[in-house]
Amino acid sequence: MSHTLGIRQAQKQKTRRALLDAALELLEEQSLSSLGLREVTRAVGVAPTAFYRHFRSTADLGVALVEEALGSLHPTIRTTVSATGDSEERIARAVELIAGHVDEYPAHVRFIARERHGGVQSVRRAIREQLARFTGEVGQALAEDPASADWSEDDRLMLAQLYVDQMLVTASLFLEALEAEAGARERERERVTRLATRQMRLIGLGRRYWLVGPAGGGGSAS
Amino acid sequence: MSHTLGIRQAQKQKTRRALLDAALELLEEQSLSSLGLREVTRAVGVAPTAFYRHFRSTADLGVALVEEALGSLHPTIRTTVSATGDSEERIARAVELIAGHVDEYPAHVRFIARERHGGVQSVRRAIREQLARFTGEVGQALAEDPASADWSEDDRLMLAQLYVDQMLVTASLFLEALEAEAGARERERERVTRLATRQMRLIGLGRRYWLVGPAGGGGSAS
DNA sequence: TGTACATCAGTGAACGCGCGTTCACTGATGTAC
DNA sequence: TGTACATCAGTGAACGCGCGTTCACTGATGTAC
Repeated sequence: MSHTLGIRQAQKQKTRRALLDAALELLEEQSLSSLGLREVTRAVGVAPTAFYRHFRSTADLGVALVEEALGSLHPTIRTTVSATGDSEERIARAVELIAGHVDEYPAHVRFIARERHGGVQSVRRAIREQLARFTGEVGQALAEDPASADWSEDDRLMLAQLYVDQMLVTASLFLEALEAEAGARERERERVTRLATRQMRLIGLGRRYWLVGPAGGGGSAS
Repeated sequence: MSHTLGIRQAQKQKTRRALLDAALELLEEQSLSSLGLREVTRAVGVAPTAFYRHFRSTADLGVALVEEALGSLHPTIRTTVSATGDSEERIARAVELIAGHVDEYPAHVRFIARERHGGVQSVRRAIREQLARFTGEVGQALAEDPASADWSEDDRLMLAQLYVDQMLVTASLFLEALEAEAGARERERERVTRLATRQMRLIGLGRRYWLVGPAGGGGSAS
């Protein structure tokens, strides 16, 4: 079924993979703008010049890493935000999804957090574009959810952006938890789970009362 | 009144200032982990070795920049979050404060956004510590605000962290607006102001109903 | 199936360059008397 | 106020090193007949 590559193409893909993997590992302890082409090829075990058969520059490699790190996440985002279960269940599911993703792909998460505001413009742009897609997709999911179906498109995107940013903040907290020494790691993870859950819950409350306005509840006037 | 430095000390401070300023400018287009000591001294017009009279390394200089960028912000944070005016006024004040700060110190803001998750550990830690102080201070302000005085300390810090992260997200959006071409800049700035204001408003609604819970409003049960 | 030629991923030598760090120094500023 | 000595911010030469990029190359793989 799958298209079989020739031997030459297959070998080329293998080297490309190795370059991407080596770069991602090196990027755990530095940022892209200081990553050297020779460093990467040395880690892989090929000649420095081989790099040019795959990428124009380390910035170019960085853009490819953005696709890898975020491109495959769209379906996941979709199903996570979609409206099944009550709001408490959905929050728990979303927080667990983020925690699980950080556990499985810590280097990808660190790379995105680091380079989102990093020193390489093309990579910043690639990340911004992927995140804008996420925002659009979350906004779409909100349109299909009765709780926000009658909101203006503008309001839905406002909330979607809040969710996407909150997702990144949370992922980055889980990453820090992962960096704690083994003894404190699980406790840190719990703490972040609890914090993120309550923040999502508070945002969820804001969402519920968005169209009702500040005087809608049982509280006193401000 | 002010302590007068000797000529030698005064000159040393002047060189130090020049190094910090030059570094900050160079950091607009790269990250700290790729900033070279020789780059900085060249920009200032002193010998490379002069650098060592002031800093052990560029990482050390980075930590000094963190102090400069965030250290002076504590009183401002304090007065902004403190409870004067109704909630809509306070939101407008906070958003304008952020916009103004980004206008006045764009390079500092970019530096913090970039290095918060950047490749230099000591700088990341310095930023984390300053932001934790902010969170504590906002938490303190929330304790003094009738709207959250009867919350648990834990809940107040949860909200404080949400506010601090939201502040950084907003600052970084204003920074992007500043980078737009002159024709679109004001429009972008307006857009970000509107977005951030509504996000703060939604969080504020969540805050208002936090202790009331999801069944408090006039809506149907979920 | 076999042959002759084309393609192209990876090689290895070479280049000029800027890096961080060392060291002994200079000469203006500071201090003790 | 003047003198003799100490301090120390900034200098400039020198070092060894790794960098990105170029170039002509090799030899396995692919293709046309």
